[in-house]
Amino acid sequence: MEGDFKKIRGFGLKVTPQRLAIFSLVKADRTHPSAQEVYQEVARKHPEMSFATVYNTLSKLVEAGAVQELNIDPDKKRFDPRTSLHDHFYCRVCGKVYDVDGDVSLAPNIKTIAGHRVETVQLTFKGVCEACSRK
Amino acid sequence: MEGDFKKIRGFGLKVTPQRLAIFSLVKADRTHPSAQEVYQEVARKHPEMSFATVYNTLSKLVEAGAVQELNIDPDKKRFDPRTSLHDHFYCRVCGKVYDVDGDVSLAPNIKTIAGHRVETVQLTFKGVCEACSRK
DNA sequence: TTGGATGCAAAAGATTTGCACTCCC
DNA sequence: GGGAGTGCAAATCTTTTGCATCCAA
Repeated sequence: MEGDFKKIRGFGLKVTPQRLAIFSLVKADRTHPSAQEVYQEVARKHPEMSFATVYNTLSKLVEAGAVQELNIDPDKKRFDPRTSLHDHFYCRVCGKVYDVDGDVSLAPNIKTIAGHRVETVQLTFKGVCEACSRK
Repeated sequence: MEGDFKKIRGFGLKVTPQRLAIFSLVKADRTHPSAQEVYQEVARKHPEMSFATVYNTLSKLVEAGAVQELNIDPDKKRFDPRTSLHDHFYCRVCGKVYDVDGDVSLAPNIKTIAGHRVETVQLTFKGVCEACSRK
């Protein structure tokens, strides 16, 4: 997409076919994929893609604020293209991460806490999701 | 300590010298140590201690609710002996985790969200801590 | 006695790094 | 042309696992 081209450049990054592919995929993925999962998906259309490139690009996109890195899965980092205010639920049974719309915390406006400069806030719920509860 | 003996047994676990040492150390450590750090500390007094034992014991203690597992450090799990209500701040520069007393979220009483059964809630702030900001 | 706990070492994953080659600007 | 980006492979780090031995109850 033409828009992606401009956005990537807007982040101060060189535009390459790999970055276009990665950005385009992540942007549309609401499953909160890990880097491995992003790699596997992108590699389907771009078999020559290197894993390191996916890592590098994801980390650049996080730095640029284009996507959010979630530390919610105990085993690995996950990525979320939604930058608007929302929380997350992690199911310890199936491992899925759900978006929780409508923020429940008082925290979003906090710029400083206990003297520390706040850049991001994550409110995380863990437990058993509805689907797993029914089994 | 005699109290630890009873507590560990209360968790439904066999009482071993290793568990006493690990529990006693973690209970007193407010630096939110990783498993590696716990191991290194405990190993100073118990050189024969196995890393696997530390892992197993920590995971039992988490299951029992004796300590809390934090998914706040992007690189590894950390453990917190405080089970009372409080939040955390992670400094992306020095990597330290600070306790934030006085809970800022509206979430603590939530038992269900979007149909999912909630067991734990973590409110995490990230940024640059006061000490690192001054440098 | 006996099932759970431990120690050791190897394995499995996730993430990072070094380096030569490539290509965007 | 030059420096950032890429691909590949090896290295690192965290966490898990298999198994023989040991010990708390």
